[in-house]
Parts: sequence; C-alpha cells; structure tokens
Amino acid sequence: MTRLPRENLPEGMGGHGGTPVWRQPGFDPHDCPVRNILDHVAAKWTVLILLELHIGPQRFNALLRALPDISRRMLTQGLRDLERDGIIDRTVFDTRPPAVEYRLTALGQSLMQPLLALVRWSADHGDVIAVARQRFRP
Amino acid sequence: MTRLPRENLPEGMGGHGGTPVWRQPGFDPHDCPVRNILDHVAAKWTVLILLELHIGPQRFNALLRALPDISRRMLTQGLRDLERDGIIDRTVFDTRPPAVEYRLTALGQSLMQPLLALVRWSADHGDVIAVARQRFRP
DNA sequence: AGCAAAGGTCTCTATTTGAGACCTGCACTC
DNA sequence: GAGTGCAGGTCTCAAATAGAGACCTTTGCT
Repeated sequence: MTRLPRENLPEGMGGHGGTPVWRQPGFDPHDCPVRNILDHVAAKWTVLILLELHIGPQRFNALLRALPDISRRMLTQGLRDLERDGIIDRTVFDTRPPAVEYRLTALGQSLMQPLLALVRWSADHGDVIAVARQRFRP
Repeated sequence: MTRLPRENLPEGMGGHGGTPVWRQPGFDPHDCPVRNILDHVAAKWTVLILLELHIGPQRFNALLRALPDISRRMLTQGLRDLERDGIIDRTVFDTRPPAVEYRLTALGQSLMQPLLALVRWSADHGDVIAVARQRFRP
C-alpha cells in the first residue's frame, strides 16, 4: 500500500484558465475586495433586508416588523453596512417624530439580479436538499 | 407639520405580483427552507470553500492551505454542512494514512452558476463600492 | 406636566469563532 | 520495538459576535 496517496490536486488546473488571483503568491486574503463585499452582501441578515427592500422602500420599524426575528441592533448594523457600500439609500423625513426610509440604489438594484438567482436556486432545490439531509448519517 | 408621516409602504405592492410567501400570516421564519439553505450556501466560509472546489476536487489539508485564514474547525464544519446538503461529496481513500477528497456533486455544480454570478458582481462593482465607502461619513 | 412615537443606542448575556493542543492508526526509520 | 511523521480530524479554552431588551431623544398632543 502506498505511503503517500497521489495528490491529484488542481496543480495542473481544473480546466478553467490560469491560476486564480487569490491563489497567486503575495495575495492577502484579508484584503480581498471580493471577500469584503461578499461579507456584507451574502451575510445572513443583509440578504433578507435586501429581499424586503426589493419589494419596495421601507422604514426602519416596518423592516423590523417584516423580519420578526431580527434584533434592532442587527437591523441597524446591516442597514449601515449596506448604506456604506452604496447599495441602499437612507432618507430622513423632517416630520415629528422624524421618519427614516430605506430604499435600494441603482447599484442595489443591479445586485438583486444575482442575489435573486441564488434565492431562486435555493427555492428550486429545497426538496432535493431536504432529501439529502434525511439520507445523511455521519 | 404632520404628526404621523405617511407610511407609503409596500402595502399596495411594489409591482411584483402577490404578497410573497414569507409575508403571509402563519409563516415561521425559522422554518423557512430558503433561509436554511442560504445559511449554509451563502455563509462566509462555505462560499470560499465552494470556489476552491470549483477549481477541482481537493483534500482536506489542501483546502486548509488554499484558505490560509480558515481554522481547521470551521473548515470541517463547512465541509460537513455542504456534504449534508448534498452539495459536495466526501471520498475516503484507503491509503496509509487515509486520504479524504472533497468534490462538488452535480447539485453543487448547479449551484456554482448563481454563486459565481454573485462573485462576479462583487468583482465588477468593487471599485464603485470602494468609492462609496470613501464618501460615507456617518 | 405627562405621555407617545420613530429611530436608534447601550448593556448584559448567550452563542459562534478562532487558536492551537491533542488524538488515531499505521508505515517507516533506527 | 521505541520513536517519528503524516492525514484528517476532535477538544478545550479564550475572544469576538449576536441577541434581548432597557433606555434615550425630540417634539406634539392632551
């Protein structure tokens, strides 16, 4: 029996072009722009917030009601992250008490295309995944 | 000045068809199939693991080297989650010491389409987001 | 004066993550 | 035949993050 099993690893490439950027030497994972965006855009709550805002602009408390199990803290933080990235807009109306409305920017709208594709994939494959989970005995 | 600012909320719909499922009364957010899948599929590490496996099948320690800042613990957990959902396969080779290879299943392959779209979106809009972050003064 | 309302913040606790030591089983060296 | 190395994990403990919910602020209404 061989001592070292062959590492038939993608050293020779998986047929996808050259070595990806993030594999090149001297690449700092913590500084990866794609990661830093995905961490906001593909995080648990932000996806749900974006799905809500895709229905239409909404105010803070409305979002809180729409996402019954989010905490104020995480909603605030998620909204700030998305605002910071220019994905949503925050508008304060000068009423008493003041109202704050959140809505997708054009950039945010453009994000919904791929994001909805992912959500649709989840919905479409929910059944087959449920079966896989049943079968799985560790 | 009006006391109650108008809640021009999507009560009347945002022009997207009927009320979404997750807004219907009696819907339990914790039991949402889409959420339960997204929590695995769109989580920080699983996305990166999947991107790695999209290059080609790889073994545990190879993944560990490829993702220099993941901990053994999270790698194991991420791989288990994906395996449980039928998105990746785990094959043990009977060598000494035993080798374990992970690879995308057909289901996993089908996931890469929307996932890569999201990654591509991040890459494409990295610049404009970087500018937005600069501008943002809270 | 006292209360209510929107949109937060603050504090305290519970859950997740991360770092890294340790485990297992066998082939190989000495 | 004791010691060492390796793959692929698990375990423990500390640090970071999330959640629950009290509290804050400003102004209009009663």
